[in-house]
Amino acid sequence: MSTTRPPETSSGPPWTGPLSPPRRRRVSMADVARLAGVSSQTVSRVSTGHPGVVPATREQVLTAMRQLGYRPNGAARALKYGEFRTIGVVLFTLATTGNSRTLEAIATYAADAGYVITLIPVTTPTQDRVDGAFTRLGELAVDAVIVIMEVHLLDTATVVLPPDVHVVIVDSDAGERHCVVDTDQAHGARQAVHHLLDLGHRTVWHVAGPPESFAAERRALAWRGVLREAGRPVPPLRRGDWSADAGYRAGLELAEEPDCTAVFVANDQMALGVLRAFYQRGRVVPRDVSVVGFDDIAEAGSFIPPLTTVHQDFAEVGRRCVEAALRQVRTGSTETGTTLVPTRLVLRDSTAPPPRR
Amino acid sequence: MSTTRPPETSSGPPWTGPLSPPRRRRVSMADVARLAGVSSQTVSRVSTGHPGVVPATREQVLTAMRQLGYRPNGAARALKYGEFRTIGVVLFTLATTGNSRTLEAIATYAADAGYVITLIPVTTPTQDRVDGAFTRLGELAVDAVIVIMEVHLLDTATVVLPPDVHVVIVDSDAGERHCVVDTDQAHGARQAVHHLLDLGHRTVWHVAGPPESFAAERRALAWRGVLREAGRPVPPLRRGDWSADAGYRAGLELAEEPDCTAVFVANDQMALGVLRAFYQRGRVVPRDVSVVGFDDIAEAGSFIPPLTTVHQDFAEVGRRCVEAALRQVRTGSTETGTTLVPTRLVLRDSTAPPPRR
DNA sequence: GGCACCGATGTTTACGTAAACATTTCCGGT
DNA sequence: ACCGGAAATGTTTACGTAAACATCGGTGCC
Repeated sequence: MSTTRPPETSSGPPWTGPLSPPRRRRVSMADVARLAGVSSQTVSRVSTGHPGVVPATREQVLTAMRQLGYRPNGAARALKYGEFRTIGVVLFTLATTGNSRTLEAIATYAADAGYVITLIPVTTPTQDRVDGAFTRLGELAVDAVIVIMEVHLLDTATVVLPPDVHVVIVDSDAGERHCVVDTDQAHGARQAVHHLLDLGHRTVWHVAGPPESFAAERRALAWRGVLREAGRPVPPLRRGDWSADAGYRAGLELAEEPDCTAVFVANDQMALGVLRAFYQRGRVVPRDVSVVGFDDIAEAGSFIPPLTTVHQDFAEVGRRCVEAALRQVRTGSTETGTTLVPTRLVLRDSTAPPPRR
Repeated sequence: MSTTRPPETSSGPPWTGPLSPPRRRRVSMADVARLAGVSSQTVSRVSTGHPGVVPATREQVLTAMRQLGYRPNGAARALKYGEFRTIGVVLFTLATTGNSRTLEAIATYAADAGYVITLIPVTTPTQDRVDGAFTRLGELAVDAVIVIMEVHLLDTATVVLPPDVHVVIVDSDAGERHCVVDTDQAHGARQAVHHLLDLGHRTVWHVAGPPESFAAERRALAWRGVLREAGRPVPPLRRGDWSADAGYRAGLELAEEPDCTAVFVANDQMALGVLRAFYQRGRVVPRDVSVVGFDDIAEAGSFIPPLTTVHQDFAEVGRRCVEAALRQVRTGSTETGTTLVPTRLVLRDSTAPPPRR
C-alpha cells in the first residue's frame, strides 16, 4: 500500500506523539490478564469458552474483560486459525430484485453458519473492473467467493482467480469448471409458455432480456423450444434490458401485432412496461392479450392487472450457494456442476383464454 | 460438568472446529523469499510497492510470486496495521429499494476508498437479534459501522456498541448521540404536499408507513405540518407497512371518500397499490384523484399512470455515510449530528388539478 | 587513500491469539 | 506421610507481515 503521507501536514505522524489523538491501542488479552492477575492463556480459555477454568477464575477474568471493554481481535484470530469465516460476494448491481434478494439470503444463511459476507461490487462491467475486483479479491480475507454476475464477463477473468479460493457462481453456464447454483430458468420459462398454450393461445410472443444475460438466454431458448415442440409458429423476438421502459417500448410494438394474444416477458419489470403499453393502446389485459412475467417481485400482485408470473425462490438459491461454498471450504475440495432451484408458476389475473375471433 | 467430558469431544464454540482437512498452508512471503533467494523483507517491500528495491531484484521477486501464486494474507496485514479497512453494515432487510440502493452506494464508495463492506443482517427485528448482531459486531474485524435500520430497535442496543467502533446511522433521530445521515424526509414530504395544494386541491390525504419507521413518522409529520400551516383540514391518516398490498387496502378505503382528490403516499410501493385500488373502483388518476409517491423507484415511471413522486438520492446518502465513517476512522473521533440529503420532486402523470365540482 | 554517506538488502521484533507443552496444586488412596 | 494423577494454570511458540534497526558495498569528496 502506498502510504502517501504528506510530510508537512503536521509535526510528525499523529501516532508517534504521546499527546496525539489517542490512537489508543485496543485492549488485548494481555491487558485483561494483567488486570485479572492471571496469564493471557487463561484469558484465552475464557474467551473461547474452553473448559478447565475454575469458576472463580473465570468470573475474575470476565469482570476484567467487562471493565476494560475487551473484545477479541478478529485479525489475530484469523491469522491463527488460517481462515477468516468470511464469504466474498462479487456482484455487478443490487438494483435488480433478484440480486438483492439473493444477497440477502446469502447473508442470512452465512450468518447462521457463523460466517459473514464481504461485498465486492463491480460497478461497471468492463473487463478491467472485473479483473480488478478479482485481483483485489486475491488479497481479501475471504474463504470462499460467490459470484452473482453474467458469466460472460467472468470468463476471461476466471484465470485470475486464486486457486485456493472456492467459488460458487449464480446465473451462469460455467458448470463445467465451477460450482453453479441457479434458478431453473428453462423450467420456469416452459411453465409460463405451457400455461399460455394450455389456455388456448395459438402461439406466444416473447420479450427477452439482454443477450449478455445467461438467464435471459435460457428463458428465450426454453420459450422457443416449447413452441417448436408444440409445432407452433415462433414469432420474432423482442429484446429489452430488464427495465420497465424497455418493456414499454416492446409492448408498444406488440400492441400493433393483431395476432399477438399472449406474451411471455422475461422479467416482471419489463412486464410492467408491457402492461402499460397495452393499457395505453387500449388492448385490455387479459381480455385481449395475456401476459406472463418472471421473478414474482413483491409488487407483481399489485400490477394492473395483477401479474401471472414465474416465482423464483431467491432464498433457496442463496441457501444453496452458502451450502456449496461452505462445503468446499470445509473439505478443501473444488466442486463443479450445476444445482437448479425449481420455479413455481403463480397464477393471477393477467392471463385468460384468447379472445374469440 | 466439564469433568464428565472426554477431552476429544471438546466442544468449544463452533468456530474452534476441528481443523480436519490437511489445510494446505498458504504461500507466504517466506516461501517467495526462499525461491527468489532474498529475504522476506525484500518480498514485503516489493509487495507493498516500497521504493528501494533494485529492478533486477524486484523482477526476481515478482517472478517467484507468480510462480508460487503468492497473495498477501489480509489477516496478518490487518493485525500488523491495527485496522481492517472494512466497514460493517448492519441492516434489517434488503427487500426495500431504499436499503439495497443505499447499500450498493455504500459498497461502491467504500471500494473507491480501499475499504470493503461486511454485511451483518438482522433477520428479525427483535431486541434479541439486534443485540446479538451488535455483540457479534464487537468481535468482527471492522473499523466502523453503518446502521441502516429503524432506530427504535437500536436504542436499547446502542449501549452494547463497543466504544472504539465508529458509527453512522441511516433513518434515525439519534443525531444527538450518533452521526446520522438521511434523506431530508420532511422536505420531500413538504414538496409533495405543496405540489398538490398548488394544483388547487383543498386538502391532501396521506397513507403513511408503519409507526416504528422514523422515515414514515417524519413524512407524516411534515404532511400534517404543511396542511396546518395552510389552514387546511387534516384528514384521518391511513397506515401501511410499505407494501403494495397495504397501499391497495388503504386505497380501497380512500376510494370511498368522496372528498378525497389528492393523496400523498409515503412510498412508491404503496402508491402502486393505491393506484390499483382507484383503478378498480373507477376513480381515474389523475382526473378524479391525484397521487404522489415517495422514493422514485425505477418502476415508478411505468406505473399506470406514471407516478409523480419524491426522488431520494440514495447514492448520495451512501456516499455521505462512507465519508462520515471514514472521517471518524481517520481522526479517531466520534461525530454526532445529522446530515440531510435533499430530495427532488419528479413530476409525471399521476397529478392534476382537482375535478370541477 | 581514507572517510563519510547513501542506497540496497538482511535481521530482529511486535502485532494478538491460541495450540502445545510445562508447571503447579490438590486430591484420594494406600 | 507419600505417591500417582488429573485438574488448573503458566510459558513458549508460531501464524504472516512490515516497521525499525543493522549491515554491507560502493561512490564522491577532500
